[in-house]
Amino acid sequence: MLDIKMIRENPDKFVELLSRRGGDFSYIYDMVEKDKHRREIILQVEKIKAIRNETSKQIGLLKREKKDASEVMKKVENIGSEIKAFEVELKEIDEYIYNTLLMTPNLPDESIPIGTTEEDNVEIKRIGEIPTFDFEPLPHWDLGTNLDILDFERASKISGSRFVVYKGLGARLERALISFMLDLHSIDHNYKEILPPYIVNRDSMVASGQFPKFEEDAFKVLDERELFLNPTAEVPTINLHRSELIPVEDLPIRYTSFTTAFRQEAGSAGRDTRGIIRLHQFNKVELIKFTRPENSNEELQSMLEDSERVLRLLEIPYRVVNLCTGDLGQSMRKTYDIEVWLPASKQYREICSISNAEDYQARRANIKFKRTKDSKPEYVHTLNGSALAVGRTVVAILENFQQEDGTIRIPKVLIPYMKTDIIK
RNA sequence: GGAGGAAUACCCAAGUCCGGCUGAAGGGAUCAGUCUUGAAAACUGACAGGGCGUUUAUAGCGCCGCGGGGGUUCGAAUCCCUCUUCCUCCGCCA
Repeated sequence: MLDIKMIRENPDKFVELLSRRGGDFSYIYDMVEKDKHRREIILQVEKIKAIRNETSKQIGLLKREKKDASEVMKKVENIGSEIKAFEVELKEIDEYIYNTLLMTPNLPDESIPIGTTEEDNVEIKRIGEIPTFDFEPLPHWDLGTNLDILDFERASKISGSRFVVYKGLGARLERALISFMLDLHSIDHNYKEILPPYIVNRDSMVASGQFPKFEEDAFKVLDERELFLNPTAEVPTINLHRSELIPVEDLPIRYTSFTTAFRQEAGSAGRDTRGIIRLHQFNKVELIKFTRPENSNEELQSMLEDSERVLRLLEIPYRVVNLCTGDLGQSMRKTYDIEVWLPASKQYREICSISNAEDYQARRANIKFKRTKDSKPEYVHTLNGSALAVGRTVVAILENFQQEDGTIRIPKVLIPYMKTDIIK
């Protein structure tokens, strides 16, 4: 959420920067007008409340002394309905402003490239050597089906489209990657490991920025409560500290959090229908940080390195891109994507997204810290990144490590987890 | 699923039946001081915060705030409704 106080200082600046994402943000001016009206009402209603409080105190004193208070009471007999009228109007305006702010995305960082689609993202670096094959490399769905480690037909029988069953060494590969990633981040990179609930409430979805804008992409639990399957470990993990004042000596907080993620993929009908690139259910290891504002940028860089390290150790070629304004997620100020090379389709595909939300989520989630005992609370900065999307890592391993006979070599670092060096 | 009980400041806890000097007793912890070579103990003092509005202002002043939301009332920690969470017992269960 953006800060209404800052918006009213300089609405032009906000409209200009938001417009870089694409779309019409002129409603910001209406909101600023409403905000002005809101403060006028507050001024009036609080004046009346002050009178009421003073008068009620007098009545109390008179009654205690067994004196007649009826004359004083007569003065304020209608004050309740007067206040009520203002409060009804105030509530309406408050809701309008709050809902408008909830729908308004974060300001893109001024440093990031301006653009409309992923075509405008700027490549920062390429790492690793793209493998060459003296045969035609197969897509992962063929490799997986041939080896009987991925079963799409039975998954659709059990659940429907966009699900998969991992079998045998395929299942073990998924599990090996989860353990490898969690070990790397928690032991080598000094993140605290978190295993959160997979079902979250509405407040959590709002706080991290998924709701209200992207509600159609969430799986709702049919239940009298409002609960949702978590779409990314970012949601429960950011919400670990919702409405908390974090002791300053605890910052930065670094978490690595594993969950299965569930998404409707509402806007993606027809895209990536084959294979396990885009499923309703997938596993992901996530990195989440809470930092002081002045440190969030360097923490973003180190988070990128931590995610890259997974791919370096797995010996998978990748590139890093700086997302343009049009491709940026709603909560984020700046995002790096890591894309892995997929030889069958001869393209880079997103496997990881590393972002700095700065104070946007912290304001929604009300997460603060105090520099000293006497200083005013400030919002922390929040960062999150995948490290990595496990299913897509399986894709990258299957495709990059395939051999002519259809078997798959296992990257060296995974052999202790896999107890084998080949899937055949 | 059934039957009860509870939620008050950093922690414990009084107040809630019978609404008004309760912007919330008391204790602990913490911080500062006295004493001491230093510390402990004892004693003295401080200790509700956060949000909002006004404002040059982390000054003042006002509004809100006793789990969340709503209601009754001139006035609610206290009465009513509702939700959430926690605890005890019974049942069920991995």
